[in-house]
Amino acid sequence: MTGRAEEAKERKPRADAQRNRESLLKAAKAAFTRRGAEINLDDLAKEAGVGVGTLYRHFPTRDALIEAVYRAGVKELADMAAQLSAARPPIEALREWMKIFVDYIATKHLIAPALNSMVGGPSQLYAESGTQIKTAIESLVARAVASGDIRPDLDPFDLLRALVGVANVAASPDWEASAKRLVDILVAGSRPVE
Amino acid sequence: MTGRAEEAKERKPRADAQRNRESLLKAAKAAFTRRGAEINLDDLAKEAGVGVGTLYRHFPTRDALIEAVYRAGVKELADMAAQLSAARPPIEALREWMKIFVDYIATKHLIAPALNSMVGGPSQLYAESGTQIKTAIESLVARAVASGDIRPDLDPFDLLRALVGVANVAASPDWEASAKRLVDILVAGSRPVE
DNA sequence: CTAATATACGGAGGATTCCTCCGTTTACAA
DNA sequence: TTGTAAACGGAGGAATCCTCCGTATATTAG
Repeated sequence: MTGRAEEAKERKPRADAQRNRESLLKAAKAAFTRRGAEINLDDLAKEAGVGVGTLYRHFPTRDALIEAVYRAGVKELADMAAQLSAARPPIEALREWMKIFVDYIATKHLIAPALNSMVGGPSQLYAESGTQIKTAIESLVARAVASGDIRPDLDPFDLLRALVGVANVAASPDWEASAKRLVDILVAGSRPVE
Repeated sequence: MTGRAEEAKERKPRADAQRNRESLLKAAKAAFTRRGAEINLDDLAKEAGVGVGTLYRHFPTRDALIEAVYRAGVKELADMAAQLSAARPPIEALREWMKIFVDYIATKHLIAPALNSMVGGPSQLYAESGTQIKTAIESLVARAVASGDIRPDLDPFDLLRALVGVANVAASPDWEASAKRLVDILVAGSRPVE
């Protein structure tokens, strides 16, 4: 018979759909970073080079779009950690990753309240992303400890908290540059005492 | 002549205007805390028991309203510090104030991105409020140091950063309770070594 | 390669929300 | 009490959101 595996006949997603989705995410991330969560969605569609209909098909609500950008950021961070670990000396991998994390915070901050106000979902969202990020920095720090570049008693989470805390306290235009300088200071301060 | 002091003939503000303004601020603070910065302003006016026209006269833009809520919060914090200093033992005044600060962050966080996206103004806004808050916690800590309850080498700003950082990292429903427990831990950890 | 068709596309326009404008009301000074 | 500056409310034009559907295109079977 020809009828085998009938219940699993999924097509693979169309290439143009995939392209448009990515184009929208990219434009949304840029727009959120620049102007916060209250961007004009009709304009966003235009910037991404698609129709509004396409935007709303991929992301039915503003919140869905925000969430997607957020998730993409977290995933990118996790992937980047693995990639840097493979390609760079431990201490440099950690340093680079922390700087990328600063970029991530820049978008996350602007959309955090929107995430918070989503009923039902946010805590799970945060829990999941928290785990991913925690795993990422833990493995980066572990490698740097193993190579002797970082003190063994350093809590990886302290680094995260320091970054996030500074991001909040200093809201000057110079914010990002200053946070990145702080990364260097933190890394230097985390070296073993001689 | 009767013409003296002519250039300073300001009426005092009408009582109803004052009342409506406060009613709007109160409703706005509640709404921001509950649902973030994207509240429906027509509804907000209704909740405050005034017409939309009144709302827009007092706060011409959404941002103006957000800023007013923010400023009111900062002022309240500064006043509260003085009040607690007068009424309570140093260490308890500090502890209480930090817990009130946590409440304050709960609103501030929801509107922070909106504050950030105001062009031109935000850094000045933050700078001013930063000074007020810094002064408040500095004097609270100074008193507690003088009374011997807190280590002299403690940087008051570390306490603020810790609070703000935790507020970001932990976004669970339990968030506020957890932040307040942290206050107790911070205070305990700031005591002098024996 | 061609045809068949599921899938995605764009954007017009109805629904919603924002905010201006002005005729009416009210608090204050004399 | 009366005059008047100040404030009030809310109708409705402007701006934004988002649904709906006729058209276009990628994919697959033959």
